[in-house]
Amino acid sequence: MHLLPYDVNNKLSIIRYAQELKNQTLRIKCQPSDQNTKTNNKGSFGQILEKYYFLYEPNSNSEPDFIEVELELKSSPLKQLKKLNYVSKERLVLNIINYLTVVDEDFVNSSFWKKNKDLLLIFYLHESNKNFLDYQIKIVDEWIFPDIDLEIIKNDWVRIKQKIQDGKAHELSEGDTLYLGACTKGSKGGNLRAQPNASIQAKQRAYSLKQGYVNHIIASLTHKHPSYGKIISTLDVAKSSSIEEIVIAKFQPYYNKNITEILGILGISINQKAKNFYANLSKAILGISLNQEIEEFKKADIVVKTVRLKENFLPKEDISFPVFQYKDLVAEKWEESQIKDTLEHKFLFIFFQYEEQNLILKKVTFWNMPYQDILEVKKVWNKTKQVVLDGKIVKKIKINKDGKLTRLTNFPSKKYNAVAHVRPHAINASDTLPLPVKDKFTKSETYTKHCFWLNNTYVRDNIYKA
DNA sequence: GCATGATCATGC
DNA sequence: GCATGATCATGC
Repeated sequence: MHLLPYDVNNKLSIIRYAQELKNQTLRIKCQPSDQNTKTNNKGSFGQILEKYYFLYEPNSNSEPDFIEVELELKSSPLKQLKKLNYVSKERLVLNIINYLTVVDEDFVNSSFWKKNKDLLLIFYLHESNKNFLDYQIKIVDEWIFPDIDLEIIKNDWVRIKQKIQDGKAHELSEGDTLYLGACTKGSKGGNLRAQPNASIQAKQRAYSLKQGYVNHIIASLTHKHPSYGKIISTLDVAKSSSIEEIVIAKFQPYYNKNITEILGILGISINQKAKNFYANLSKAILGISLNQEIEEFKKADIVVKTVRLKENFLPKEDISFPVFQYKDLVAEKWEESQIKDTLEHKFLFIFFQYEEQNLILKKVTFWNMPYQDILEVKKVWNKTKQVVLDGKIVKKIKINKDGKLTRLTNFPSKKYNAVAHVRPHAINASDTLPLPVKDKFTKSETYTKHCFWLNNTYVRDNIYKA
């Protein structure tokens, strides 16, 4: 046993030693002489950090890395937005969930809590053109969960455990929970594990902190907090009810009232033409100032969607998602795909309905996509990928009466799948992105921007009606 | 009346 | 200039 440059029995000495890494790189601060420094694997940074800076062998123990002081070391990548403004590049992945044993745990003696109640976080700036040894280390600090966050995290942990207890480990989704998620872990998400109350094997998953929550940690540690407004302001409230219950209770008094009436009751006037009108209306109802972000929504990566229903309850429009890059789409695996990631978020739907000329608030509902439906979207994603790879986007071109051209495509339509479809989402037909394979019909190397859409019938039957 | 392709508008 | 929410147009 060689002498360590820090005292394993003294947490402060470990943190101080860690903080010497600030504004340095692994190449400068340690002398790795290992063949795995050549590979730029996801885990490489953490392994070299442990082995050549903290001088212990990387392990997968269920105990925290610095067991004497119960401190767990985690390193994680940042990306830079504007000057000096860092956000997390991804979720922070913690320990793997053992489906067989978690069902016998309580939160306080859970593997999650034992390992992660006190974190030593090392954030480095990820730059794709660099070797990981040359990443700049930007933030080194201890993180202990604030009590008010911890109530939500406990709640999340209980939800994850409950789903496993119900024999639904294979149906877990990050969208099930708010701050603490169950994210897939393992090569291509393909690793399978046994679960206690069902014979079907489940994908291996780990506890993880949502990207939005990690952004909150980063902002806290760097004192660069955006202006936040809280929905849950005291620990008492956090203990007695969930965020979802509180939000719904705040909206309920306005059900079946039209927008003018709601604004009247709130005693505010906001520009109804503004693009952020619905976001502002929601903030006003939740009691948050317009210039503030909703803290809990940001931390939980909640996606808010406003839907206007026609009088027959069918949403007037389908729901769009971000445009995809054709080249990225064909290169990605389903498990790491952009659309799966988006659909594993938690959503807040705000439903209005047209009555005469007025829009009436009908209801709000938190929702995340059930596992079976995510598998349906996988079919749509697969088909889309195949069409692009085959260079068979355009099926035929029609000439309209006015001489304009309409291109019929092979992309999966509403008829192809009951959950989602693929449609243009562009300024016009000449607003395009490069194709990985030239389209056989048009001979073009680009095509109009497209994205995935949720079918309005799906929204009506599975989100509004449900 | 709806599905599909196409386009508009606004805020950052 | 782009991302995103919103809307239009046409033909079946």
